[in-house]
Amino acid sequence: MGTAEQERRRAPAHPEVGDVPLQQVLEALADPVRRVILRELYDSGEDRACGTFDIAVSKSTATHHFNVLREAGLIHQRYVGTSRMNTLRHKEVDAAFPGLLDAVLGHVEA
Amino acid sequence: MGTAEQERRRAPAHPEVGDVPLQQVLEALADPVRRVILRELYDSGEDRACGTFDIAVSKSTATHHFNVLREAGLIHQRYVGTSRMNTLRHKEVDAAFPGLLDAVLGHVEA
DNA sequence: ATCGAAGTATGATCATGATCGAACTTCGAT
DNA sequence: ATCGAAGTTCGATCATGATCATACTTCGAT
Repeated sequence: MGTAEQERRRAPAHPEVGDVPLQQVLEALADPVRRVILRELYDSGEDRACGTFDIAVSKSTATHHFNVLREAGLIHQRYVGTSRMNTLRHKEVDAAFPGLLDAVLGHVEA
Repeated sequence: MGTAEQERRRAPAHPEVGDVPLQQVLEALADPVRRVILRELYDSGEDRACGTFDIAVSKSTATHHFNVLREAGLIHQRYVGTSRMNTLRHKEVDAAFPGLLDAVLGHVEA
Protein backbone atom coordinates (compact mmCIF):
# COMPACT_ATOMS: atom_id res chain seq x y z
CA MET A 1 0.00 0.00 0.00
CA GLY A 2 1.00 3.61 -0.53
CA THR A 3 2.98 4.65 2.48
CA ALA A 4 2.51 8.20 1.26
CA GLU A 5 -1.24 7.74 1.41
CA GLN A 6 -1.07 6.36 4.91
CA GLU A 7 1.15 9.21 5.95
CA ARG A 8 -1.23 11.74 4.50
CA ARG A 9 -4.07 10.27 6.52
CA ARG A 10 -2.12 10.27 9.73
CA ALA A 11 -0.75 13.76 9.26
CA PRO A 12 -3.28 15.67 7.17
CA ALA A 13 -2.36 19.07 5.81
CA HIS A 14 -2.87 22.07 8.06
CA PRO A 15 -3.19 25.32 6.12
CA GLU A 16 -1.45 28.52 7.06
CA VAL A 17 -4.17 30.41 8.89
CA GLY A 18 -3.28 33.53 6.97
CA ASP A 19 -4.12 31.70 3.74
CA VAL A 20 -7.64 30.80 4.80
CA PRO A 21 -10.34 33.13 3.45
CA LEU A 22 -12.51 34.88 6.00
CA GLN A 23 -15.47 33.30 4.25
CA GLN A 24 -14.25 29.83 5.16
CA VAL A 25 -13.56 30.77 8.77
CA LEU A 26 -17.01 32.29 9.19
CA GLU A 27 -18.67 29.23 7.68
CA ALA A 28 -16.74 27.07 10.12
CA LEU A 29 -17.82 29.25 13.04
CA ALA A 30 -21.46 29.38 11.97
CA ASP A 31 -22.27 25.88 13.18
CA PRO A 32 -23.34 25.25 16.77
CA VAL A 33 -21.67 21.84 17.05
CA ARG A 34 -18.37 23.26 15.88
CA ARG A 35 -18.64 26.15 18.30
CA VAL A 36 -19.11 23.70 21.16
CA ILE A 37 -15.88 22.00 20.13
CA LEU A 38 -14.03 25.29 19.85
CA ARG A 39 -15.42 26.57 23.10
CA GLU A 40 -14.27 23.52 25.03
CA LEU A 41 -10.79 23.96 23.61
CA TYR A 42 -10.93 27.70 24.21
CA ASP A 43 -12.07 27.40 27.81
CA SER A 44 -9.78 24.61 28.92
CA GLY A 45 -6.72 25.38 26.83
CA GLU A 46 -6.01 21.63 26.83
CA ASP A 47 -5.58 19.16 24.03
CA ARG A 48 -8.62 16.96 23.66
CA ALA A 49 -9.32 13.73 21.81
CA CYS A 50 -12.22 13.82 19.35
CA GLY A 51 -14.28 11.45 21.44
CA THR A 52 -14.19 13.60 24.57
CA PHE A 53 -16.35 16.46 23.39
CA ASP A 54 -19.88 17.04 24.57
CA ILE A 55 -21.51 16.92 21.15
CA ALA A 56 -24.62 14.91 20.33
CA VAL A 57 -23.74 13.67 16.87
CA SER A 58 -22.56 10.40 15.40
CA LYS A 59 -18.89 9.62 15.01
CA SER A 60 -18.97 10.17 11.26
CA THR A 61 -20.58 13.55 11.70
CA ALA A 62 -18.01 14.44 14.32
CA THR A 63 -15.22 13.54 11.90
CA HIS A 64 -16.81 15.86 9.37
CA HIS A 65 -16.87 18.76 11.81
CA PHE A 66 -13.27 18.26 12.86
CA ASN A 67 -12.24 18.23 9.21
CA VAL A 68 -14.03 21.50 8.61
CA LEU A 69 -12.34 23.09 11.61
CA ARG A 70 -8.90 21.86 10.60
CA GLU A 71 -9.27 23.00 6.99
CA ALA A 72 -10.40 26.40 8.23
CA GLY A 73 -7.16 26.69 10.17
CA LEU A 74 -8.91 26.78 13.53
CA ILE A 75 -7.59 23.59 15.08
CA HIS A 76 -4.52 21.41 14.90
CA GLN A 77 -4.84 17.65 14.91
CA ARG A 78 -2.30 14.95 15.62
CA TYR A 79 -2.55 11.29 16.40
CA VAL A 80 -1.63 9.81 19.75
CA GLY A 81 -2.11 6.10 19.42
CA THR A 82 -5.58 5.59 18.02
CA SER A 83 -6.85 8.87 19.42
CA ARG A 84 -6.74 12.12 17.58
CA MET A 85 -5.79 15.06 19.73
CA ASN A 86 -7.14 18.50 18.93
CA THR A 87 -5.70 21.89 19.80
CA LEU A 88 -7.07 25.34 19.20
CA ARG A 89 -4.65 27.33 17.01
CA HIS A 90 -5.27 30.29 19.22
CA LYS A 91 -2.27 32.51 18.50
CA GLU A 92 -2.25 31.93 14.78
CA VAL A 93 -5.96 32.63 14.43
CA ASP A 94 -5.60 35.76 16.54
CA ALA A 95 -2.79 36.92 14.30
CA ALA A 96 -4.74 36.35 11.09
CA PHE A 97 -8.17 37.42 12.36
CA PRO A 98 -7.62 39.78 15.26
CA GLY A 99 -10.40 39.74 17.81
CA LEU A 100 -12.52 37.17 16.04
CA LEU A 101 -12.01 34.21 18.36
CA ASP A 102 -12.56 36.26 21.47
CA ALA A 103 -15.67 37.86 20.01
CA VAL A 104 -17.23 34.54 19.07
CA LEU A 105 -16.03 32.22 21.80
CA GLY A 106 -16.09 34.81 24.55
CA HIS A 107 -19.80 35.23 24.00
CA VAL A 108 -22.01 33.21 26.34
CA GLU A 109 -24.62 31.45 24.27
CA ALA A 110 -28.07 30.64 25.61
CA MET B 1 -57.16 46.95 3.43
CA GLY B 2 -55.52 46.41 6.79
CA THR B 3 -53.78 49.58 7.76
CA ALA B 4 -51.98 47.54 10.39
CA GLU B 5 -50.64 45.30 7.68
CA GLN B 6 -49.45 48.25 5.64
CA GLU B 7 -47.84 49.75 8.66
CA ARG B 8 -46.05 46.52 9.46
CA ARG B 9 -44.61 46.47 5.97
CA ARG B 10 -43.43 50.04 6.09
CA ALA B 11 -41.99 49.80 9.57
CA PRO B 12 -40.96 46.19 10.05
CA ALA B 13 -39.92 45.02 13.48
CA HIS B 14 -36.31 45.54 14.50
CA PRO B 15 -35.22 43.17 17.24
CA GLU B 16 -33.22 44.20 20.25
CA VAL B 17 -29.70 43.22 19.27
CA GLY B 18 -29.18 41.69 22.68
CA ASP B 19 -32.05 39.30 21.98
CA VAL B 20 -30.55 37.94 18.79
CA PRO B 21 -28.73 34.61 19.22
CA LEU B 22 -25.07 34.54 18.22
CA GLN B 23 -26.00 31.73 15.86
CA GLN B 24 -28.24 34.04 13.87
CA VAL B 25 -25.66 36.80 13.73
CA LEU B 26 -22.96 34.43 12.51
CA GLU B 27 -25.25 33.02 9.84
CA ALA B 28 -25.98 36.54 8.68
CA LEU B 29 -22.26 37.35 8.55
CA ALA B 30 -21.34 34.15 6.74
CA ASP B 31 -22.57 35.32 3.36
CA PRO B 32 -20.34 37.30 1.01
CA VAL B 33 -23.12 39.44 -0.43
CA ARG B 34 -24.27 40.45 3.02
CA ARG B 35 -20.73 41.27 4.06
CA VAL B 36 -20.39 43.58 1.06
CA ILE B 37 -23.49 45.42 2.22
CA LEU B 38 -22.23 45.65 5.79
CA ARG B 39 -18.79 46.70 4.70
CA GLU B 40 -20.11 49.57 2.62
CA LEU B 41 -22.14 50.78 5.58
CA TYR B 42 -19.21 50.21 7.92
CA ASP B 43 -16.70 52.07 5.77
CA SER B 44 -18.83 55.06 4.85
CA GLY B 45 -20.88 55.42 8.01
CA GLU B 46 -23.66 56.80 5.82
CA ASP B 47 -27.23 55.70 5.29
CA ARG B 48 -27.68 53.96 1.98
CA ALA B 49 -30.69 52.99 -0.09
CA CYS B 50 -30.98 49.32 -1.00
CA GLY B 51 -30.39 50.01 -4.66
CA THR B 52 -27.06 51.74 -4.17
CA PHE B 53 -24.98 48.78 -3.09
CA ASP B 54 -22.40 47.11 -5.29
CA ILE B 55 -23.93 43.66 -5.22
CA ALA B 56 -24.50 41.50 -8.27
CA VAL B 57 -27.84 39.94 -7.42
CA SER B 58 -31.42 40.49 -8.49
CA LYS B 59 -33.69 42.86 -6.62
CA SER B 60 -35.62 40.05 -4.97
CA THR B 61 -32.43 38.43 -3.76
CA ALA B 62 -31.26 41.78 -2.44
CA THR B 63 -34.51 42.16 -0.50
CA HIS B 64 -33.89 38.75 1.01
CA HIS B 65 -30.40 39.71 2.18
CA PHE B 66 -31.58 42.97 3.70
CA ASN B 67 -34.28 41.09 5.57
CA VAL B 68 -31.74 38.66 6.96
CA LEU B 69 -29.51 41.50 8.10
CA ARG B 70 -32.36 43.37 9.73
CA GLU B 71 -33.70 40.31 11.52
CA ALA B 72 -30.21 39.59 12.80
CA GLY B 73 -30.15 43.05 14.35
CA LEU B 74 -27.28 44.23 12.19
CA ILE B 75 -28.99 46.99 10.22
CA HIS B 76 -31.81 49.43 10.68
CA GLN B 77 -34.19 50.14 7.82
CA ARG B 78 -36.60 52.99 7.27
CA TYR B 79 -38.44 54.27 4.28
CA VAL B 80 -37.74 57.62 2.68
CA GLY B 81 -40.25 57.97 -0.10
CA THR B 82 -40.01 54.82 -2.16
CA SER B 83 -36.43 54.17 -1.13
CA ARG B 84 -35.44 52.13 1.84
CA MET B 85 -32.53 53.56 3.77
CA ASN B 86 -30.18 51.25 5.61
CA THR B 87 -27.98 51.98 8.59
CA LEU B 88 -25.48 49.80 10.37
CA ARG B 89 -26.51 49.37 14.02
CA HIS B 90 -22.91 49.81 14.97
CA LYS B 91 -23.12 50.75 18.63
CA GLU B 92 -25.83 48.28 19.51
CA VAL B 93 -24.05 45.40 17.81
CA ASP B 94 -20.80 46.36 19.52
CA ALA B 95 -22.57 46.36 22.85
CA ALA B 96 -24.14 42.95 22.35
CA PHE B 97 -21.23 41.31 20.54
CA PRO B 98 -18.07 43.13 21.54
CA GLY B 99 -15.36 43.09 18.92
CA LEU B 100 -17.31 41.06 16.39
CA LEU B 101 -18.05 43.76 13.82
CA ASP B 102 -14.52 45.08 13.87
CA ALA B 103 -13.08 41.60 13.57
CA VAL B 104 -15.23 40.71 10.58
CA LEU B 105 -15.57 44.01 8.75
CA GLY B 106 -12.12 45.26 9.61
CA HIS B 107 -10.64 42.30 7.78
CA VAL B 108 -9.62 43.00 4.19
CA GLU B 109 -11.01 40.22 2.02
CA ALA B 110 -9.29 39.07 -1.14
C1' DA C 1 -54.50 59.96 -13.80
C1' DT C 2 -50.54 57.92 -15.31
C1' DC C 3 -45.98 56.41 -15.42
C1' DG C 4 -41.59 54.94 -13.78
C1' DA C 5 -38.53 53.89 -10.03
C1' DA C 6 -37.77 51.22 -5.81
C1' DG C 7 -38.80 47.49 -3.43
C1' DT C 8 -41.68 43.38 -1.92
C1' DA C 9 -44.08 38.83 -2.27
C1' DT C 10 -44.46 34.44 -4.09
C1' DG C 11 -43.20 30.19 -6.00
C1' DA C 12 -39.67 27.43 -8.16
C1' DT C 13 -35.11 25.67 -8.74
C1' DC C 14 -30.74 24.25 -7.28
C1' DA C 15 -26.49 23.66 -4.55
C1' DT C 16 -24.64 22.93 -0.31
C1' DG C 17 -23.98 20.92 3.91
C1' DA C 18 -25.41 18.42 8.24
C1' DT C 19 -26.66 14.08 9.32
C1' DC C 20 -26.65 9.01 9.71
C1' DG C 21 -25.57 3.92 9.27
C1' DA C 22 -22.59 0.43 7.72
C1' DA C 23 -18.29 -1.20 6.53
C1' DC C 24 -13.53 -0.44 7.11
C1' DT C 25 -8.68 0.71 9.19
C1' DT C 26 -5.42 1.15 12.77
C1' DC C 27 -3.59 0.93 17.00
C1' DG C 28 -2.95 -0.89 21.82
C1' DA C 29 -3.85 -4.37 24.98
C1' DT C 30 -4.72 -9.00 26.19
C1' DA D 1 -3.62 -13.66 16.93
C1' DT D 2 -7.46 -11.43 18.39
C1' DC D 3 -10.40 -8.03 20.18
C1' DG D 4 -12.15 -3.58 21.20
C1' DA D 5 -11.71 1.36 21.03
C1' DA D 6 -11.21 5.42 18.14
C1' DG D 7 -11.75 7.31 13.96
C1' DT D 8 -12.45 7.35 8.86
C1' DT D 9 -14.75 6.53 4.42
C1' DC D 10 -18.57 6.04 1.61
C1' DG D 11 -23.13 6.64 0.03
C1' DA D 12 -27.60 8.26 0.93
C1' DT D 13 -31.00 11.37 2.76
C1' DC D 14 -32.83 15.63 3.98
C1' DA D 15 -33.27 20.53 5.26
C1' DT D 16 -31.92 24.94 4.44
C1' DG D 17 -30.88 28.83 2.01
C1' DA D 18 -29.32 31.56 -2.14
C1' DT D 19 -31.02 32.56 -6.36
C1' DC D 20 -34.19 34.11 -10.03
C1' DA D 21 -38.36 35.64 -12.75
C1' DT D 22 -42.80 37.28 -12.50
C1' DA D 23 -46.30 39.85 -10.73
C1' DC D 24 -47.49 43.22 -7.50
C1' DT D 25 -47.53 47.63 -4.44
C1' DT D 26 -46.33 52.22 -3.32
C1' DC D 27 -44.63 56.50 -3.81
C1' DG D 28 -43.13 60.77 -6.38
C1' DA D 29 -43.16 63.27 -10.46
C1' DT D 30 -45.24 64.65 -14.65
